[in-house]
This record gives sequence, C-alpha cells and structure tokens, in this order.
Amino acid sequence: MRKELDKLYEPSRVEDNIYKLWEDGGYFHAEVDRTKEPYSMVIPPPNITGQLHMGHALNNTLQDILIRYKRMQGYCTVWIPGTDHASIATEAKIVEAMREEGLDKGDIGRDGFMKRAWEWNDKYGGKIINQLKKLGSSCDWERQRFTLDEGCSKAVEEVFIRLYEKGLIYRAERIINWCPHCKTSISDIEVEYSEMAGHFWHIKYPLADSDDYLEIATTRPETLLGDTAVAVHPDDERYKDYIGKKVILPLVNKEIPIVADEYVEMDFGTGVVKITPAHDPNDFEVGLRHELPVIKIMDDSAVINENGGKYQGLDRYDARKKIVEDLKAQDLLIKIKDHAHNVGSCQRCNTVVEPMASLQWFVKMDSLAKPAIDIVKSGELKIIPERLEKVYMNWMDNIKDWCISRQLWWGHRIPAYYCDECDEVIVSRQEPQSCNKCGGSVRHDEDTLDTWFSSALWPFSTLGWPDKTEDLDYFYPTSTLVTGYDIIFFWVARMIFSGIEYMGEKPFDTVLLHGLVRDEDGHKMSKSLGNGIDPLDVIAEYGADALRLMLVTGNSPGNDMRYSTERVRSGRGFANKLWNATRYIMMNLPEEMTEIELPKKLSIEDKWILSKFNTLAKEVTENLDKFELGIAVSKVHDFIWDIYCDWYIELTKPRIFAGENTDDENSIESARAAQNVLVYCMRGMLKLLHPFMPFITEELWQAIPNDCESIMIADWVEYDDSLNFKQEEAQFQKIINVIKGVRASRAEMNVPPSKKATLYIETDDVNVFVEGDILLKRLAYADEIVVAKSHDVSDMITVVTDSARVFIPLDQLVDKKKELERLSKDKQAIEKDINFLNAKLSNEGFLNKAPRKVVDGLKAKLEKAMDKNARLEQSIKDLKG
RNA sequence: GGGAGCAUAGCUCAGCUGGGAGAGCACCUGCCUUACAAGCAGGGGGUCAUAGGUUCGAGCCCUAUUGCUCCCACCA
Repeated sequence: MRKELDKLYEPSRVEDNIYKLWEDGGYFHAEVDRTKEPYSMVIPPPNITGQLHMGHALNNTLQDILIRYKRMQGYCTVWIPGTDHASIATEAKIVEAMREEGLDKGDIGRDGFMKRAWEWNDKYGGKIINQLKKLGSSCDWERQRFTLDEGCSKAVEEVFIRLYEKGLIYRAERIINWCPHCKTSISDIEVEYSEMAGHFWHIKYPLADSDDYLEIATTRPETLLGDTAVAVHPDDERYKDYIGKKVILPLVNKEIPIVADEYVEMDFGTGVVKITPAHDPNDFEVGLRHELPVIKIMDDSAVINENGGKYQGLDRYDARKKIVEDLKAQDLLIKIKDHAHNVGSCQRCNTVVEPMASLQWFVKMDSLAKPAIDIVKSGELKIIPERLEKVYMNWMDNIKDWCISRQLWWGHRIPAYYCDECDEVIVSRQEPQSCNKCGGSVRHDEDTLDTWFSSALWPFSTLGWPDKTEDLDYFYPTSTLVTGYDIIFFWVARMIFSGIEYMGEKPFDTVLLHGLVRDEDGHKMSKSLGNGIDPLDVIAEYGADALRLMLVTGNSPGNDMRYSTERVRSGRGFANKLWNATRYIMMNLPEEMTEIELPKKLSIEDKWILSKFNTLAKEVTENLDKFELGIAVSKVHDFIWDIYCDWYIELTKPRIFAGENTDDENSIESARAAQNVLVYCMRGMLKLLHPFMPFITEELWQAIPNDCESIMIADWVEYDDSLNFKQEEAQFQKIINVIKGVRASRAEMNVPPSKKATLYIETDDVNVFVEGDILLKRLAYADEIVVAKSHDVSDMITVVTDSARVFIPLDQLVDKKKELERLSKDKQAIEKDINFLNAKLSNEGFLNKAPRKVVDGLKAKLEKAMDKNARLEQSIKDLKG
C-alpha cells in the first residue's frame, strides 16, 4: 500500500527525519574523487558564543542552495563547516560568568581560565551546529573544524613564523586602539565611529618668557597631562615668532616646546595644536618627527596613572571634569564651544576606545596587499555584486599595518619568547629552554592573536594546510565563498591576501556577498534592540523550507532585505500547494504504476507542459550558474503554481476521470499518458526546487514513483531537446486564450460554474479545438463543444480571441446593448495595440536597427491583433444586424 | 571630506545583455468545482523620485537635482 498523504503538510513532522536520513546515508560527505570536478566551499565559521540568527539563516541558505545544486550536477562537492573561537567575544562572556561567581581572571590564572574556556566550548560550541542542521545545511560534518583545534593552531603558528622570518610581522610601539573594558588592543576595523555631541575647550597655554599666551582648542582636555609640545604650521604668520620658544603646560606647570609641523592646519581651530604623542596617532607621528617624549597618562582601565600628578586615580572622564574646573579656577579657560565629533568605540562592548602608545605585534601590509588587489582587478577572483569590488579596492589601496596582538588568553598564543637578560626576541615553533644569544631565561609572550588572524587561513587550514593533504590538493582553491558584505574587510580581504601569500593561489574563485536581514520595519536586528527573530522559532512554526524560500526569494547579491512573516507564511502556503499537487497525483495513480515512462502518444497539453518544463529547466540552470538564486527560485515557484497546478493538473482531470471504470482503450491510454506526464514533471520540479526547499522535496520524492531507493534526488535536470514542442505550445495557447476569455465573460456576468452552456467555437484551427474538446468542457464550464469554420448564430454572448470567436447561448443573460459595449471596449483596446505596433513597424529606424528577433516578434503580435480585430468587427456587425 | 546603494502598485520587493511594466501580501467580485479555502476563477490599481540627454526605442545607459540609507576617513 502506498503511503497516503495528509491534507495539510506539516513540516515539523518530517524535517528532522529527513535530515537524519541524509546524514545517516552519508549524503553530505564526499571523498576526493578525481574522476569528478571538485566544488568546494568553507562556511563562514559562526562564533562558539553565537546563537543562530537571521543573518546566519540567510548565509547558510544561500550556501546550501549552491552546494546542493552542484552536488546534484555531479560535482565532487564539499562544504566544510566549523566554528570560530571568537577570542574577545568568548573571553568577555566567560569573564562575565566568572564575575557572577565573584571571580576574576587573576583569581584563577591563565591555566584555570583556559580550562574554563574549553569547558565553555564543549558545552556551547556545538549548539549553533545543531541549529544549522535545523535549517537543512548539508555540510560535511565529518570534516567539521574549529579555529582553535590542533590543525588550525598549527597553521596559525606556521603562518606567524613564516611572516616573521620574512620580515612581514614586527613588534613595535605604535598608537593602537585600546579598549579599557576588554583591556586589550583592538585593530582599526574593530573600532566603530559615531558622531557625538562634544565640546571644544579653548585653553590658555602661557608663554614661558612673557605674559603672552597661545590659545589652544581641544576636545579632550584631560590629555593635556601628556602634552609634550604645542605645534603650529611653519608658514603661519601669526605664530612665526613663537616657534622654538616654550609654553608652560597648564596645571602641570612644565615647560614644553613650540614646534613647527605641516600637519597643523592653519584654518582649523586656533591654528595651534597641543601634542600628546602617547594618546593620539597624529601627535605620535609629530612626536617622532620632533623627538618628543611619549608620556602615557592612563592605565589599562583608562584611569589616570602616576604621570597625571594630582589627577592620578581618576577615571578619564572624571579627570576631564576636574581639569576643566581647575583651568577655570586659574583663569586659563577661555571659552567652551559645542562641537560634534567622531568618537570611536569598541565593536564588542561599545566602550569608547582610548588611543594609546603600546608595544604590539603588527603585520606589514604593503607587500601583501598588492597581489590581493591585482587578483581582483584582473578578474581572476570575482566579487559579486561587482560594485562591492570598489569597497574592497578602496580598503586595500589604503590599508595600514594590522595590529594582531591581543591582551587576551582565549586564542592562539603568540609563539614569541623574550630573554630576561638581553632583550632578545625568539620566535619559534618550540619553546626555547634558554636565550640562544646569552643563555638567559626566557618567557613566553603573554598575548594571543586577533581572532581574524586564524579565520584568514580558514580556506586552507580546514583542508589540512600546512600538511600537503589530498583534500588540499584537490579542493583548493575553493569555489565559492558566501558571506555578508559587512565582513569584507575583517575576513574576505584577509583570506585573499593570506591565500595568495601561503598557498600561492587565491582562496576561492568567487565571492558571493549578501546583505543584512533587517526586521519588518527595516531596522537592523540586534540583541540590544530586542527586535531579533529567532530562526528556530520560525522553523518550528512554518518549517525550514518556508523560511529558506522567504530568504532567497527576491534576494539579490549585496542588497539588504527585510524579514517578513507574511512571506514566510506564503512560503508555507507554497509548500502546502506542492504537497497537495503530489497528493493529487498519488490519489489518482493506479497502485500497479510504480515506474513511469513518457508515452509515445502525447496529447497537445502534454507536449505543452513538457516543452514549458524543458524551457524552465534550462533557464533555472542558467540563473543558478550566474548566482541569480532569487530569480531561479521565482521561476520554479511560478511554474509549479501557475503552470503545473493551475493549468496542467486541471487539464488532466477530465482525462484521468474518464479513464476510471471504463474499458475504453483510448480513454485508458489517455489517462495513463496524463499520469506519466504528471509524475515526470513532478520529478523534474522536485529536482529544480530541491536546493531551495530540500525537506519537502525529499519527502515528496519518496512518495512518488522514483528511480532511487531512499536517498534523494540524485541528479539535476537535463535539458532535453526532444521535448521542445514549440508548435504545440503555440497551439495550446489558443485553447488557453479561449478558456480565459470564456471565464472572464462569465465572471463579468456572474454566471456560476455550475451553470453549463454549449460553446460554439468558430475558428480556422478546427483540429486544435476538436482535440481540446474535453478540456474546454471542464475548464470553460461547457456541456458541449461545437467547433466549425463558421457559425451562423445570434443572440449569444460572444468571446473573441486572436484565433477564434466563441458563442455562448446564455439566452436570458444576453443583453444586446451590453454585448455591444463590451465588444466595442475590446475593440478599442485592440485598436490601440494595432496603432502602437503599426507605428513601430513603420519606423525605418526601428526596422533597420532593432534586432531581427524583436521585429519578428512584433510582426507576429500585429498579425494576431489584426486577427482578433477582424473577428471583433464581424461580431459587432452581426450584433447590429 | 571621499565613496556606494536605494527611490517601481496601498505595503514589501523582483525586473537577469535597453525591446509594449511584474510577484507576494492587501483590496474588490464570484465560487466549499472529488489535490489544496493555507484554495480556485475573475478584476481594480503604477507619469518606474524630478529635470535634461544618448538611442529607432529608456524602469534599465549618461548628466544634474531632491530625499533616504550605508561604508570609509586622524582634522586637534
């Protein structure tokens, strides 16, 4: 007995089982197969602290569509999953958890902390992986990786050492961004700037040798504690005479020089700038040029340190307040002006970052950036959409050295060792016993590396690098990288230069960038706003397929989209539609029909749909190859709903019902043909839809007669030229036009379907309409069809198409005046068309320059319009009698 | 300061190499027609932001303008 399908599709009852079937069947895993073309992707590894959010859902839906499509096409596919240790985010969470127990990092020490962190990873790291499965992601779970696992760590260490040996990694004192909350340095791109209302404090800096003073404007008065000079522009006439003299630093009462530096802009502020080399990147540069001392005035928590004199121990903002008060008291404050300026905050914790001079590790970017620019410029590595290439280029062109050391414990520890005796720096794979220069004792660098340092290696570290593995050899470079445009700098760019540097080859052929998923009102979904929608809730209520469909429909590369419950619902509606279409097939399929084969004798509507399906398969394939996923899925959706369900299924009903309980061989044969075509097209549609909606298509595939045992839809749809029936398609369109015309007329007059009528069809295509007799009866609500070259009738409702006139004898409804009005209206419309077409076709410029195809298309249209017009004229004449 | 995107039906958005404007939802009318009322049939609704230009032809290409959004940048 066949499994009977329920009336409603309930995704929650099938999705988990289906996923298990795939996993158990090893469907997602592929060993290297050199007889096949490889297609590989690496997942953007979600953070172990993370919860699946809509961004992940979109990202992984797109990837899953691509990998399933390629897998079906017969590529040897691999999609490598994994997670990111997310050093700063994870460490922050653990510290927070510890705080609740009344502990801090110092209490438990580095080893104790690491133990906790690994426990955290064991406990929560797998969570998001399971959530990805709910979405249907067909990752190769046997190849799952973690940025801190042994292999990835080995890759990180190898890269660090190689770059160091090449002179591309160096350690130096530079101004870095310091987060006083996370208590670590962060890189430039981890700082987010926002405009804030602030002030300009105009302060007197008295000259040392006179009563005169210089007026200085600053937005951060507290930094004056670290001033070691003031600067003016060398060409500034106002201050020329002051250069080389000294001012007395207010409150600190220390003499500092007045220097000339072109960095100062004469037109801005007062034209005099205080120089605080330890707390401003520009001032740091000025300081280097003038050999100024670098005085740090804050500690790790942005509290004023011993260099701040009486302000020591005050938080930076309290110090600001106090300093302003003191300046005022000493009559050194000239004025306070409102001033909006950009303030940088830590991307993780939103604390205002403090620029600070600090000894850190950096990656030298110049030589790494160049080939990474060239490879995109040359088109060897494609970025989709193309316009985002500019964003990439702009960043790469202006790239600065990358601060990679972090004062955190959760991460890859920097493989550098320092000699206590002679300050020798040793970078080595193995911990040295003693200094190789002086024999003194060494200590390991306390710091770890930026999380993105390890993610940058992801496309090859996951394939086994630095070992020469078969996976690496076969699958690298990977094929497509799918990620959000918001991490072009953090990740994409760094993977590109890393791939080129270490592998000598780009990390992927194509980057497919998508946008953000916003909430229904267009706002960014965020935890702090509390407007995030949990994909798992959506999946539980509507099914993963519905969510996936919503996410991919109308999605175009690089564009943001809005989450829409309404559209998820229509996704579920579509799943149900497909479910019921299959249900219809199975309800009407004889039990003994377990295999299908396209019959030799196909009716006109069979050829019509097969031909249309064939075109669909071709187009969808083309769209997918161009990464036009949204367009592809719309086409499949529309075909299934509008062509297959609304037309073809209805067309099979009269044939299938006629084939039941009868001995008539023709009827049975016709019913069988319909059944075979129904299943044939359903198979094809399920295949085309499978990458987008894998669960329901799999479930239905197993319900219909298919050529596989249990596991999937193994292959993609092939375009089949023998199924191209252009002529039948055109002919059948004539029948459709008549059906539509009749329905429209009847609807206009509120005639219920239950009221049947004879249709008198007047046409030159008698055979076509005779063949469509049985269909017309059902779909155009007729009890009888009379087809002839001409009919001599009167007092009937008239429907005119481009190939026929149809007369409907609904006597009591016929109102000559109204009929005339309706036909005249039709005629007006068609005349407008004809005028338009004639105008175009008599335009010489158009005839000479437009492509042949377009001209021919319009000519054909004109011909049809003229046909229809002639019929309308005839009918109007008849009516007027 | 530099750069990018968006502006199309009441709402949310497609529109792939320029060839007579599309979908979903909403709305109106009629249908429980033996797959589906989460449905079916029929229908209304758009100066494609504005102004120029290129072209036989522009929602699409060019220029300018307006409005919204985003990214980048050290102006103290």
